[in-house]
Amino acid sequence: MSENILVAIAWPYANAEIHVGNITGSHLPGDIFARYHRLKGNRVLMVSGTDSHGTPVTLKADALNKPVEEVYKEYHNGFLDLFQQLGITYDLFTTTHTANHFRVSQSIFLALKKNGFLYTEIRPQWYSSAAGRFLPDRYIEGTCYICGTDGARSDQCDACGNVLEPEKLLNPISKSDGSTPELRDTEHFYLDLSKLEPKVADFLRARRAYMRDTVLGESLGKIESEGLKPRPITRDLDWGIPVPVDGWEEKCLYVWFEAVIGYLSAPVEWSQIVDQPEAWRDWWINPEAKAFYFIGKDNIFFHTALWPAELMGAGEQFMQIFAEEDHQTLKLPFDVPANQFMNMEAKKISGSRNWAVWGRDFLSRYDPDALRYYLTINMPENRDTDWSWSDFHARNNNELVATWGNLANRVLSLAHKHWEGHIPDPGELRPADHEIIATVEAGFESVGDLIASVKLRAALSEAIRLASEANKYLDTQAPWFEIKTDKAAAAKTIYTAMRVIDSLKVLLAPFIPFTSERLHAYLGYTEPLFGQQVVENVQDALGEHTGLRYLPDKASGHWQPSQLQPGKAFQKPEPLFKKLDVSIIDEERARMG
RNA sequence: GGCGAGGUAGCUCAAUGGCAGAGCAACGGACUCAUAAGCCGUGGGUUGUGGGUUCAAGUCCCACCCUCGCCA
Repeated sequence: MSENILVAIAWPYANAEIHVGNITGSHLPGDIFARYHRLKGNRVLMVSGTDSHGTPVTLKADALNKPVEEVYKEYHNGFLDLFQQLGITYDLFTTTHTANHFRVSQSIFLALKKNGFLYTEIRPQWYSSAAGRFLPDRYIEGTCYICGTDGARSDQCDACGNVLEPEKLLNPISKSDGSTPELRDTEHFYLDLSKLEPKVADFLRARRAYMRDTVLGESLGKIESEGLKPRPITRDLDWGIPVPVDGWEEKCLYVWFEAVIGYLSAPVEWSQIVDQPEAWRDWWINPEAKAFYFIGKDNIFFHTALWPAELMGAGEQFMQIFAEEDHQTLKLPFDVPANQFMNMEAKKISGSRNWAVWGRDFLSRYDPDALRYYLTINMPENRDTDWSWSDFHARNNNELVATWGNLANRVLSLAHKHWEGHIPDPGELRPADHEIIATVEAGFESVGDLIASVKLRAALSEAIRLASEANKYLDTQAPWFEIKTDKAAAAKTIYTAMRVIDSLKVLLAPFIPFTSERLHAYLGYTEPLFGQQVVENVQDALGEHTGLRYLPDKASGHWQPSQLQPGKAFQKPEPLFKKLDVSIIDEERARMG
């Protein structure tokens, strides 16, 4: 039975490039999960986009002396380039700056308002008359009123660790231009999360059995011990989504509130693009659909508490406002398999200090599957992990090249040489042949179950272990010896090995799709395993934006064992992976910092 | 500061309260199809620290230390 699966991935913010920590945190696990489910025959919709609004983007634009729209688009287009190169197969990667997202977000806001979950309040906030705008708390620095240390942010003092009340900060200055801000009263809408707290807690309790402890602790654990407090959802800003209330046109929806709504608006936009305007409902209204959210640990609370609160608070009113339909509610997240963080050579990743490996820079020197392999086998699923260049080098050479790449290469080379480029006819298989075939084919269940439960590093380890089993089988049978003494026996061994490799190719395809695709072609298949990625322009009332799409039309891969046909022609193989020289370790370390 | 998660072999990680394991690195061996890759074998531990519960604790309880995240 085909399932509908929404793969929702964290929206990267438009003021920095994407580094390996971001990739292993959300984009890559989501892509592996999506590719697996597509191979299984499930209906996958994988979405994300650029989080384009908010003060940090406008400040970046000021610093670069460029229009804010141009700045967000530069980062956005860089993201699209990276995802294409790395094979992150978004059905749609869009942006929050679309007319569609504005409409969906405003509908959620209005539904919450109508249901009585919003109220307004006037509070003082730091205003920069030099910049002519209110500034976010973290852009104000001054003297901590608790410990007296200079350089404290207005919302938090790093020196004494206390959370501060921003308006009490002493000697405030603006971090962006050094000017002195003043306090001004301003009115904002608040989401009354305390009213929604029981529903959110129930939502999490219902998922206790399978959500990660790291995720439950950060969400349910904190709600039970600290509760949920109301939170402002509007800002004094001109770059963002206007508050859809008369007299509030000069204010915008707060980024944290509207960016998550992208998980809903992107499917709506995708439906319009593929010309099936109602298709998004198969994931968002259909009670059988499941939604998985791939994010980093810093985002857990937004996705496990605030976003469900928005959805539950909007209730049936959303579909009333958006589509004039009664009694329809939106699907809540099924699971939020958040990852921890990846460090870099034992220190925290820091973009501003260039202590990072940037995705596009890496891909200018190495292949995408080498990155996907290392980031998966070292994925921070349960705790923080560390990227080290020597570990990258070792794992690439010992595991990817030696165990798997060499297995494929040695078998196909031997077969091509002695059977003139045709798959040997094995006749009747021997018990040992059946045994290795059964061992590897069991991987369709074991590896598949691990991916489905989002234990991706264990899933990849299992697939590599099966490749290692195939190496053991080969050494036991020694077909290079059989060829000299009993070519019929050698044909059985080589056929078996090729069939095993054909299956392993599929088991590994969600993780390392580029090399699986190449091996697939070497084995004589003419239709690709996966579909194509394309960048398209989309026009709307706000102008033009680019989107990355996945076209599944020609995909022929299936999550099932090889049915390799004897006698079929296949190609002479080239090595799937590059062995890396030990010198890259020092070269790459020198490049950082 | 409050809350949350983590700390296991040199490295990276596993272990429903039931004999602490795997891969890599190190060391030894036989083989040659393969990118000198693969295969067989060996050594390696005060499970962050100190208490407690239990026939039995990496696992449960208490205190503390360290790392990371959040403070909505």
